[in-house]
Amino acid sequence: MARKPADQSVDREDILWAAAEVLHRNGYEATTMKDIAAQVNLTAASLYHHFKNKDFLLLSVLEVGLDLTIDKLEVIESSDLTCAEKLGGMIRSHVVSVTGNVAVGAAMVFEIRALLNANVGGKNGDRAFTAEFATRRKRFFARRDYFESLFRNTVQAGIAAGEFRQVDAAIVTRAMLGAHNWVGVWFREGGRLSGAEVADVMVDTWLAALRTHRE
Amino acid sequence: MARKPADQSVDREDILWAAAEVLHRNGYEATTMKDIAAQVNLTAASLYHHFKNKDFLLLSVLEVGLDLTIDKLEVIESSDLTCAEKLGGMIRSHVVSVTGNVAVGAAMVFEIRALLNANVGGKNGDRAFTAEFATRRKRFFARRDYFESLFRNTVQAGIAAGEFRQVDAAIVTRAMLGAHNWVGVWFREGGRLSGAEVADVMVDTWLAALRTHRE
DNA sequence: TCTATAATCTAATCGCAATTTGATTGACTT
DNA sequence: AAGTCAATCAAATTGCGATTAGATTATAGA
Repeated sequence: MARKPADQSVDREDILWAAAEVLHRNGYEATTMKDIAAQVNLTAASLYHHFKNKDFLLLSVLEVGLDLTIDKLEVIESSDLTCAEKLGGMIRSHVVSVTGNVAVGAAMVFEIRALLNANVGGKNGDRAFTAEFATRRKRFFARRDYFESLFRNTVQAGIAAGEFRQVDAAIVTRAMLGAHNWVGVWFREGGRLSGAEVADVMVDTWLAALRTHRE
Repeated sequence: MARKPADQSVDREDILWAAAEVLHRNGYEATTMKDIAAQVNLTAASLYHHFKNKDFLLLSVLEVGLDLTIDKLEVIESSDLTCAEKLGGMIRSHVVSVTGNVAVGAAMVFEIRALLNANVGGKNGDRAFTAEFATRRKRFFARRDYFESLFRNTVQAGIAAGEFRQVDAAIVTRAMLGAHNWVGVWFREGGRLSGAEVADVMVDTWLAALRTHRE
């Protein structure tokens, strides 16, 4: 391979996490390539060796965050637990993800608009770039819908199975995701509750909201 | 007073709503003064006649949105309804506000980070400006905490009154607000449900999550 | 009608941020 | 020891966006 000085063993992964963190602090537009570079002791120019441009960098951060979470949810979905147990596991998993890496969690939520606005129809010349970007972005949003469907389907299944009350699954699911996402905004490591504890509260709350019977 | 051509009867208020709308679409950093100006058929320069600068404009938008919502909540709080009824009313009121003016609602949520980052310690010379800004910003955040406390106190009171289960009021309140705020992200006028209908689902969901007994 | 001033505009400034270009610098291979 | 490629950097480019300066226009009131 090649270089990688002891003090600058920075790879694509490192940059992604660093970017997620800065993004969390400032938001996409307010974050400069220099900010991100500084986080890993590089210059802005160096980032272009790892990512085509700022938009691709953002997209990569979002992709990683989403994939990580989806992986965990799929394991739960394909288990043979009751719907209530599954949903509880999913909620816990999602909340823990968000609290465990607030940066990614928040980016997930707040930078999507930036992704939408991102250059594509823009003036930028290189057609190949924008074409690839458009494709990846589209795939990202599809994954995002899939992510949401994992929750919604479980709610729906629970209703069908009589475990949950008759509710508007689509709306309740979004309420749920909104609540979880918001955790990324206020949660602070070292606060009154740990991420797992917050997750427990969420699980309890949502199951109480949905369950047909109360024990 | 003065001028105000028929076709350009734009006042401070108009600019605020326009700004909220553009902000909702693009986010603070991605929104240019020109964008906002265009929305009301003015040039960017003209905006400076009404607002000191971009930061003050954002702050003003947020202030208006918050005050509007708080006003409605206070009426409910000082009524003599049961805690459950009060909370239901507050939830409905908040959600309807958000769906009724997605722009303000979303700005409320998403641009707060921009407000935090906003120049204050900056290089900008004018001490008077920054001092006033710092003060107003501080007051804004205090109002914001107050807003949250209106919900939290009601939950707390409900628990004390035995109407609600024993839950972590602080966390549940934030979960609730997160769910409501998120509505501003996905809600679209003309969708399957009206704002009032979404609000109803929310009320039902949260009361189910909190109530001690189920009817 | 004349005057003061609100509300606008056009035309600069000024600085910053993304991105490009053209070297370097090591490390790994041979 | 030479060659090659990955990983960096410094410096230049470019364009855009906030903000300012200096008119201009329209109204309300004297």
